[in-house]
Order: sequence, then C-alpha cells, then structure tokens
Amino acid sequence: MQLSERKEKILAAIVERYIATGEPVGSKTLLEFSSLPVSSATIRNEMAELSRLGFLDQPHTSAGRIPSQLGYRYYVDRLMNRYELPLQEKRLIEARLSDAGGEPQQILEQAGQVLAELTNCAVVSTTPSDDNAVIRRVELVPLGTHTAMMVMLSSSGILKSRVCRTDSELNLELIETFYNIVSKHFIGKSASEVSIALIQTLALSLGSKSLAISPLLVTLSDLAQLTEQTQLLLEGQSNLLNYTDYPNAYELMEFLRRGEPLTNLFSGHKTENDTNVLIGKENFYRELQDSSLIFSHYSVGGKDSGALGLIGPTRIDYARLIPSLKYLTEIVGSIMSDTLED
Amino acid sequence: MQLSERKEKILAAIVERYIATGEPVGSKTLLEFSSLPVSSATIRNEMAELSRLGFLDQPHTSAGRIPSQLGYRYYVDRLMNRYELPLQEKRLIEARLSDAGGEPQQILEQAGQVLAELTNCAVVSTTPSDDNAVIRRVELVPLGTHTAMMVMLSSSGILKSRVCRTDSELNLELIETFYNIVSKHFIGKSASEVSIALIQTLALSLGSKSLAISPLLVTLSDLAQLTEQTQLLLEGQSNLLNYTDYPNAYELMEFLRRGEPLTNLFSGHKTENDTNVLIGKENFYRELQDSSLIFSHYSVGGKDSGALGLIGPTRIDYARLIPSLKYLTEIVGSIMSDTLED
DNA sequence: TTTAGCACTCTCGTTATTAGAGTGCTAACT
DNA sequence: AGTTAGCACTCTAATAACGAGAGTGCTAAA
Repeated sequence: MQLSERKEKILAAIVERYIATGEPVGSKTLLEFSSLPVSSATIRNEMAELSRLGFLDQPHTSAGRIPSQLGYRYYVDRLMNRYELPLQEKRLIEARLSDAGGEPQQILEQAGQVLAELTNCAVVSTTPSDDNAVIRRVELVPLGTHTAMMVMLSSSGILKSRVCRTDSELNLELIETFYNIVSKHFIGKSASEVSIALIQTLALSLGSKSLAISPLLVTLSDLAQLTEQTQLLLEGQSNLLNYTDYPNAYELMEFLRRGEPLTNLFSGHKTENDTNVLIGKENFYRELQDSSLIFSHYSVGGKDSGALGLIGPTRIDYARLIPSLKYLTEIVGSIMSDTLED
Repeated sequence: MQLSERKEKILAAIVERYIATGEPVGSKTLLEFSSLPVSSATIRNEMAELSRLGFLDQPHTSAGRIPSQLGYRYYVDRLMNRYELPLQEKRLIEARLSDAGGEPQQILEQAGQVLAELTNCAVVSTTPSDDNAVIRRVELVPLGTHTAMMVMLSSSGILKSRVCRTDSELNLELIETFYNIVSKHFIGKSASEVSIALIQTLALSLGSKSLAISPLLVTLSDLAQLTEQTQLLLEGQSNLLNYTDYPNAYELMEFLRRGEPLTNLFSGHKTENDTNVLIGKENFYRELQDSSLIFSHYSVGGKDSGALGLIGPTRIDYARLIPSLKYLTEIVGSIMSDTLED
C-alpha cells in the first residue's frame, strides 16, 4: 500500500519519535517535532486515518499513537534513511576485529562484543558452515600414559579438540599407526563422511591393533561431528535488561541460550541476500514476538556461511542498527576470507 | 556469640522458612512450622531478643522477621545441616562431566551448566592457573601462502590458538626454522618466561631470517600470554532473573561479565581450603552486596588451581547449595587431574 | 518462665477523586 | 475540498482516604 507523502512524513516522525523516547506520540508533540506546515488538528486527522489503515496503535483512547508492527514494517521498507557509520569508527572496528585471534569463533566473539556495545542489543552469531569443508589436519598430543589430546582443524579454519582416553598404553607405535590411518583415510575428507560405519570397518581391518586404536577413532569421529556442527554464539545478553518495558527477559534469554531455533532460522533464510528484518509477530517463535530480529549473512570466499543477528525490542533504532550490522557482517566475512586464502 | 539452644532452633527455623517462601516469618507461622513446645508469645519474646542481638531484621514494625546478614552467617556457620546429593544424582553428574571433552574449559563449561541447573544460581568458574605450567607443544598449520594457525598446548592442558600472518611466504624452510627455535627455546619453558625481550634477542640472532620469522614469534608470545591468563567462565546468568525481589540484575550481570574482579577475589582467597561463603555486605564489591557468593577451589594434582562459584540472592538454600558446589569442585578437580597424569 | 489477651502499628489492597494529556468532532475559514 | 480552532469527552496516572489483616510488644496472670 502506498501512503500519501504527508502521511509518510507523519508516520516516519511518529516512528522516530517513539523509538527515541518510548512514549506514545501525540499530535501536539509531533507538531513541534516534525516541522510540518500544518496544524495539530490536521495531524490528528491523518493520524486517525493511519490508525484505521493499521499503521498505528493506540494504547488507550486518550493516549498518543505508537507504531504498529505494520507501521514499523512500512518505515523499514520505505521511509527510513540509513545513517552510515562514520569512517573513523569503521577503522576502529576493523582494528578490534583483526587482532581478535583469527579463528572464526574468536572473530565472531569479538564482532559480537563490538556490535553489542554499538547497538545495545543482544547479538547472536553462527559459526561458518561450509558443506565443502574438509578435514585439514589432525594432531594427537600425549598427555599421560593413557590419555592424549586430539586436535582437528578443518579447511574452513575451525579448530576443535577433545581429550581421548585409551585402554592400552599410548606408545609411539600406536601413535604412528593412528597418523597413518588419518592421512590415508581422513585428511581431505569432509566431516560428514566420517561415519560410524567407516570407523567400524576401519577398526576391523586393523586386526590385532584394532582394540588399541578404536578409542582414538571414536574420538576422531566425535571431533568430525563437532567440526561440522554450527555453533551459536551469544553476546550482550544483559543489554536486554536495559529496556524496562520488556515483558519477560528471562524467557527470551533462555530461548537465545538454547540456540538451535535461531540456528535453524538463519540457515532457512540463507537465500535472501540482504539484511533480514523480522518485527514482532512476524517472528515464528513465540519468544521473539515482542522483539525485533535483524540478521544478515556473512560470506566467506563468496559463499554465505554464517550469520550475525541483533535482538532487541521492536522499538529499536532500525535506521542506525541495520547499517551497523551490515557493516560488521561484511568485515567478518572479509577477515575470514583473508585468513583462508591469500 | 553463642545462642541458647532454643534461640538457635528459632533462628534456624526462620532462616529456612524465609529461604523457602521469601515472606517475612511471623511468630504464629513459626509456631506451626517449627514444632517447638512453646506458645507464640514465647517465640515473640525470643524473636525480639534475636532482633536486639542483630540476627533478625524487620522490614517494618508490624511485619514478621527476616534473617539479617548476621543471622545467615550464624546459620551457615553453626546451624545448618547439609543435605548430601543422592548417590544416583552424583553418578549422573559424573557421566555428564566425563564426556564434556576433557579440556579444562570444556569441563568447566559443562560443570557450570550442571551446577546452574542444579542450583538456579549464576555460576562462575576460573580456568586452572598453575605457576609451574610449561609449554608442552606448539603446532603451526599453514592456511594460505601467508597465513597459518598456531596452536599451543600447555602442560596443564590448556589449548590456545591464533591465526598468524607473515610478510614473506610461508615455505617449508621457514616452518622448519620455526619449529627448531620452538623446540630449542620454548618447549618446557613456563609461559611467563616468554618475554618480549627474549623474542627480540632471538629474532636478532637469526640474521637474514629474522624479518620473516618475527611475526611467528610475536604470535607465539601472544599465545603464551593467553595460556597464562586465567579466564572467567559464566553460566546460568539468566537464572538471576527468576528472583523477582532482585534489585538490579543488569548491574550484577555486567559485573560478572567483566570477570577480573571475581578472578582476583578467587585467587585472593586461595589459602583457605574449604568452601567460602560471602553473604550480602560481606562482599567487597558493591555489585555483590545484595547477593551471596559461595565459592570453592578445585585442585589439580594436589594443588589449588581454579575455583567454582555460585551467585544468587542472600536468600538461597545454603544447606543444599554448599554441598552441591563442593561435590562439583571435587569432581572437576579429579577429572582434570586424571587427564593430565595417569 | 511462660502464656493469654489486647491495644497498637504498619502495610497493602481498594475506592474515590482529580489533573492532565490527547482525542474526535463540529463548525468556521481559506 | 482541505484545513483549523475550539471544545466536550475519555482515559490514565497520581494522590488521598480508608479498612482489613497480620504481627508486634507489653501487661498481668498462671
């Protein structure tokens, strides 16, 4: 639906004012604020009509108006003009990210913190998932006579480790056998190919050594699974408590902690390229229906592989947050890409 | 100060009742609850005296009593009888911890989650710090022509990694040189010995290769520092929101997130062996003065090396939480010890 | 030393009342 | 036809008044 220019101005002004103050906006307040060359009565008429059209809500008869979900939607899609981050701040962010440590988790963690500070929202992110990722390296470091730490690095830069306990003594021969098997059967394979079945047939083919080495292979398979799993990182949860008008922060925080729903949500929207904005009831999950979720995928080596998301009340500064998020996803993607391929 | 047996019974009953219900306890309520062979008037007299002695507070004249900080203290030190965890539950916890992954962080994370579920408190823990820890292994895995991932494992089982970027190409010769330096100068050294000065003199002694290798050495030193730093892990923050009478959860959560204060606090109390309980204003940090902090050190290989802590309102079930915490620190310590030395 | 009895205190929920903000409508105006 | 001043009307939020109820401390008797 297309609104008249004046209605648009009024809607935009109401949205922005409400975002800034959190108070319902009345016709008089709007008059001073919007600098339209009309009287409050005219604004009242327009506001009444915007209510009728569903763009504005009224907490009660004698209160000002607040944007409805539809109102926010129209504002986000057509009205807002995005503030860019100042260049100086961009440089600052880049600096903070580039000495984060280089691993995907580390980069995302740092990016999440930056974004949380910048936006006062809760920030979620998913680690890169790459169907073409393969096992790049496996190391086995003995810790005791029967324990060792196994470390796996995937081609997408994800590092996972696990301590492994063996029944028989971890001698050099055993380790060597293990490395041989690894380089022969696992390096260069995708993590999803490391099935239990493969492990079992492999163990069987080893005859006498089978028993000794199988704990190592099991750990290897565990690691492969871990490497493949996308993880959800969470930063700035406590920011949610700053919004006093937030109904039950507890429920929301538990929802975020659970992780899988959001991971699924993100991977489900992968095709759409730009920043996604889901406002209030537009969210599928009940726990998010009092919030807005803004998320955007970062791409590593030209392929979408994970996402960064912001969560706050529906009353957030979309015009500022969307560009910030967008900028951070770009940076994250480019840093990760740089790391993997020169 | 020693209270009469009857006063002790009354105090204990008030504490337990208040912990259970959150309501101030009156003389009548106490009568039904405590099954003392006296009348409410007698209880009133005793309560009045306990108030005078400072063990009870009164929200207002005509309300029941609630335990004062001193009251809780007396209860914790002398009155409460600790409920042990049922054996079955202990086994369940052990199982969850032993397949956590084996790395200190992983174990602590899992222990934190378990403890958070068990206690409904926020859980903090510090990674093991061991002054005698040395660098056990360093691996350098090339990622691109100019980037590599460096992984460091310390003797206390801590694994850290960082991506490193070199100016000149990362060829086999360079990598070999690096490994030689590492095994000659770094393996077996404590992380604190890896000073900038050492790095610089080392780089100088390499002559022509110096420029090429110095980024690697810098990363090595970064990693050494990371390995040495104790980290604070946080679980179950959202539990804090369940206590409705909690004043400002935001401030508390931010305080926990900051980490260093607690890390310092824990390492400051290292000598005391048993579980520490700090109630309300007994806490040094303002942010904790409406809360109780219970913490206990776990020991790896017979040496105190890190701690687990619980944070909740002063009105928590000390009799249940203290044994739970204690049990988990023991398990964490023993699992970590097992991993490192068979 | 304990206890019954009672006057007293204070909170909390309810109700009544009021000031103020904002609306929608009508009628006049451009 | 669109705009605006004016005004009656509605609803909230703040304040006060009030009574019920819970709990106390004290007194006097057991």
